Amino acid sequence: MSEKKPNIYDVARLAEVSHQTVSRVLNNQPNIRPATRARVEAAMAQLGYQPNPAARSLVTAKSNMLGLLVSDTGLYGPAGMLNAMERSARQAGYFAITVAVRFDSPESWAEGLQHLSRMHVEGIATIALQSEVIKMAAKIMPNIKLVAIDTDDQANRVNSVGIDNLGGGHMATKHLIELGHKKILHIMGPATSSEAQNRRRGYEQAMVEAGLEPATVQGDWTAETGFRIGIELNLELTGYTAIFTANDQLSLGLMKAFNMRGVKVPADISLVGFDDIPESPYFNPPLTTIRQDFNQLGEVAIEMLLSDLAGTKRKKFEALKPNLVVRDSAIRISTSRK
Amino acid sequence: MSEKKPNIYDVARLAEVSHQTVSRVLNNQPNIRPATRARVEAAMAQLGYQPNPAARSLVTAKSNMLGLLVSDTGLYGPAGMLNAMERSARQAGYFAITVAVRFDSPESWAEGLQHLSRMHVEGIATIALQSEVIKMAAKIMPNIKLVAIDTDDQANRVNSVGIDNLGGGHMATKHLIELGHKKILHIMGPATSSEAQNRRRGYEQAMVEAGLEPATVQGDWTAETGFRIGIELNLELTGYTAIFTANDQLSLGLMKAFNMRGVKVPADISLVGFDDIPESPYFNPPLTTIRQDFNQLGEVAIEMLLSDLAGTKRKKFEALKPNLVVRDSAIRISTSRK
DNA sequence: GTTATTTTTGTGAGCGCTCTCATTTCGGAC
DNA sequence: GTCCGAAATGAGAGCGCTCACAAAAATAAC
Repeated sequence: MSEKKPNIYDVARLAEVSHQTVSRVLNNQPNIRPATRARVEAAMAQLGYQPNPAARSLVTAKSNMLGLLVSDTGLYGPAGMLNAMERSARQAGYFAITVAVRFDSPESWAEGLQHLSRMHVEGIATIALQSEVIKMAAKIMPNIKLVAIDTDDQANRVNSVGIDNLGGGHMATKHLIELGHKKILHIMGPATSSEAQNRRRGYEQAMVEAGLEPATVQGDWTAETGFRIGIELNLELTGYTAIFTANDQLSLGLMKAFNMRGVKVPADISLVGFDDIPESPYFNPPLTTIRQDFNQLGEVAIEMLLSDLAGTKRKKFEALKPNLVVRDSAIRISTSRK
Repeated sequence: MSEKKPNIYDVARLAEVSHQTVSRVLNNQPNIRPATRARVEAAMAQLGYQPNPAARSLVTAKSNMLGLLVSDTGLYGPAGMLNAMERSARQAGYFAITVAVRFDSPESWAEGLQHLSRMHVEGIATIALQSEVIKMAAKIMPNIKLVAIDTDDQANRVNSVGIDNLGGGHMATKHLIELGHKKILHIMGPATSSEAQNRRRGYEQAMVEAGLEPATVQGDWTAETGFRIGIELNLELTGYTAIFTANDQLSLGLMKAFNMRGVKVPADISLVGFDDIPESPYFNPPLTTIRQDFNQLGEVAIEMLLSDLAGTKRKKFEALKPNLVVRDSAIRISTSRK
């Protein structure tokens, strides 16, 4: 039904040159007479010629592909990063093979890595996965170039980029402290997430610096958990006047629970989230939160991976600054309260 | 630094067989003595051999790759579908090349398609893109197999899967009608989206069937627009007692605006959304909405693409049924109101 | 003009695999 | 044992491209 795709020889014949000249045109090599180049290009256009990437990879031993290993959430953050990474990779002439794995399943990671290994990708970018994955990658593909977004690799043994989660946690907490709050609770993300850990660390630092006592409740990234915690939390007993949550969804769940219980946000309790998802301004009340630029994060990650691939790497770690977005969910503590 | 990767001949030598026998083991061909197969497999393991996909593609003229063309939203729906599609493709032994394009930019579509064409993908799945894209694809890659999720191709000239948006719109509207509402407004998604169009059509059908007059306001997929509309809407004048929005975010924005204006949901006005994003149960009040199963959608799409590729295609179009999730944002109209 | 030098083009091999076809080996039937 | 058909294995070519090198053509120097 469909006739054979034209190859480099077909183009050469039509342009009355050798296949090698066609190859040169294809690769933008110098020392081709303009007239010749034009003739070849015309022939290509006429035949609708498209170079075969398999043949090219075979001889150059470069796949021109990058693997994007991402945990399988439908979360706003990862999705945005993925988009940005794909676009950056494409702009640089690379193809992005995406692999969605389960956040908490080592078998799933191994499977995903195997998949990428089979495809002989030149480099891998991981999003929000533990350093365990990176060790795995090193085992499966010994010499693979890798960059991690938001990983818990403390030893800094791998290229990584992330926002300054510690700084962000600190910033959120400090904002609440400056509003006069003393009893501030932190609801943490999943314990396995380095982002969650660092946000907590930032929270704790800010508390300790202010001479306040940190207190953390274990959560995850879902509104559901925020809701559950909000229902269970005994505010009278504990006396909390403010809560910093590890992401915006937790705050949403919390708001819902408080609303049901007749606890007023922010009058009775102030809330600060993290991420600034597009919905946050429309929460009830609009959420004060820490914003991170997911697009930039993705772009920087790919940039880093590519420069590593090219051997012109600059630094091993890059931390982007998040910033505080003040809205209505956190206010100055009323002096009537303790 | 890294020594050459082993090839099929290296394995053959070690296993003391011919390269062809190794190839047979690789491809699970019959008529190999178990002992021989074991020997070859041992040799592969010992050398850490991994077949070179480029070489394989070159000779088989099959790239083993699928292109996933998705518009660049960080929306919950597309992200979930993408995940599901990638996983399905992987399970079937295919590699997924993701390309993120701009929803509204034909140049961006063309660029994305070119990219996939260069990679010689065997098939393409598009998510929420207009039929324009499909025509473009046919031009760039004449014989490409394609499946579209949620496209506006009315002529049904392309394989597509989608939820029954018309049915969903109908269902949402009917729910409101059954609750006694007569003046029901629809806030539509972007005009270019076929999903938005079909949801509206479902709404209109239900209204007409009930002898009511349909009325639509043009929106998009954002909470921001929902908010703006909610602020501008003159409820006293128009007398609306219920609104059906094309997605959940619009409802969220609406809720926010109504809350600011002192309009009570659902006491003063009932709301029904569409999608059932994970946050919807935590809206204030929890949103009654139409749920669609994005994972299933992605799986069915890939299944369809693969069966088309295999020549065992069954049907050209598949519509999944969405279902109504009743929560608190829509209630029976109070008899005191007209 | 002739020769040296540079620019431009061409030739053949080979990347790692699967294909087709040829050859060897193995099991039984007698 | 011998013979035959089937099972198992091997040999060689070729997919479409780039690489290293060789040859031809154009230009420069005299």
